[in-house]
Amino acid sequence: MSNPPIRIALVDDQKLFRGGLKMILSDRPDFRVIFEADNGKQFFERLAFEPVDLVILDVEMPVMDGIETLEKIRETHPDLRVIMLTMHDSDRLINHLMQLGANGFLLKDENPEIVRTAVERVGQEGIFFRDYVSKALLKGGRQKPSKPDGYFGPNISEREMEVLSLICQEYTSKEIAEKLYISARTVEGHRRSLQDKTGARNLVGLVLYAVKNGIV
Amino acid sequence: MSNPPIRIALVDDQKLFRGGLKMILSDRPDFRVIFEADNGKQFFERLAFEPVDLVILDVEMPVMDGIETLEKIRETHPDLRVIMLTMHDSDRLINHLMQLGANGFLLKDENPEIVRTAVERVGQEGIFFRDYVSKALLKGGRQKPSKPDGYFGPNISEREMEVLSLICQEYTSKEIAEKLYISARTVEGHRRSLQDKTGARNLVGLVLYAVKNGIV
DNA sequence: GTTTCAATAGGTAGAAATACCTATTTTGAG
DNA sequence: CTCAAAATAGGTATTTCTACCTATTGAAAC
Repeated sequence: MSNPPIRIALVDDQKLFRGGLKMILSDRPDFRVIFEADNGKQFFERLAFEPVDLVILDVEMPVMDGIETLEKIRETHPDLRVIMLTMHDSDRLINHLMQLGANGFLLKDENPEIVRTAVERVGQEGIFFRDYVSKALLKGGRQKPSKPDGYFGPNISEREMEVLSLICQEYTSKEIAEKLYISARTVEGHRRSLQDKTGARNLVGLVLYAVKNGIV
Repeated sequence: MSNPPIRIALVDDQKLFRGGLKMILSDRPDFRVIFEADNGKQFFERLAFEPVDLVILDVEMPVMDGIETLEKIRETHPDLRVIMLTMHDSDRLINHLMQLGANGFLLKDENPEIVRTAVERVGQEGIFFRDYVSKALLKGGRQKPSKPDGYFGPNISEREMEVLSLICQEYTSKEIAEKLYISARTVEGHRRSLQDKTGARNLVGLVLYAVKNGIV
């Protein structure tokens, strides 16, 4: 099969790692790395003149991170295939990326052969999953905290339970927002309604409520 | 016994109540109300020209409250007798006032006869106690929260326990400071050392620690 | 189909908490 | 007496939380 090679862009701020990736992919005649970029912003600048079929996108980047870039790609280039790369194996992150329309997900410590397979599959079939990805998707991306049995307090929504649970893990609103991929303002909104519902004066009251009702 | 009458000053911002007090005391020929004042500031202005033997001082006042006034009296007029008046029967408050050198303590809903007795006793013996005062002093002014049995965590001082306990009652640092009659900065200091000792990131962690260790 | 609610998120302000300092006084142990 | 710890409290700066708003979207209920 002498299909045209898959045109690839590599986006990662770690130049050494990017170099390694390029080496791995250059082995294959059916892959062609068209360009590299340090971040999402640079990527879009080059994409305008050098079209690619697939982009390998690092999640953690300064300036314009992988998530932001993925969102923008899905708005402007719905057919572009995207494989997300990250150091951290988080169910929540995997779920979020897939929801945003990623075509594949890889950990940075994966071995080279898997990377090649991923590119090949995403190029051909449009999707590539490792076992941990399907597990993450099965779990719905997270172990959602739920109301304990015999709970008779005010009606607390699932999302609020999730926020409450994270509050009790000593996270600030900003940190919770990052974990749930929502705005800190939204977290504050959930907190506000939790305080209203439970009658707590402040965070302390909320934590005590959670403890009393077996939520933590 | 034809001793000279006890010269009295009344300091209370509630003019009606002050009037009532004056009526009660005017019954007795051995009492003489020299002047009245709305607050501690006014009191000191008049005291300079009209010396008195005893002052009945309301705790709750704007401008310069009873506590502040009592402190200043003890600095500048050590022999002046002071009877403190308040609406609230708080062991903590009673203890604090006595520690600051009050000669007597009365609740505002006390009956007139008790007020007269109090003035007489303080005038003659320099002190007047009701039963609730001695009870408050016996209890050390408060029910100090203490470390529960079988506690093996880091060494938390009594004062810190007290602060921790109040934190878990949803009080802010400022409110705790008011309750304990110390500066909010001091409360913050205690909180800081509590967080250091327990490894808590924030208030939430501190509350969880308290819960885990049976302190609340 | 409209209404209601949950989730989302932004603006503005002010209060509270946190992170660094320093410093004095008191108290108990050695 | 001396030393260490605890309690006290102030300064300054930054972050977080809280309290008010408004507004849009999607899903469920009626």
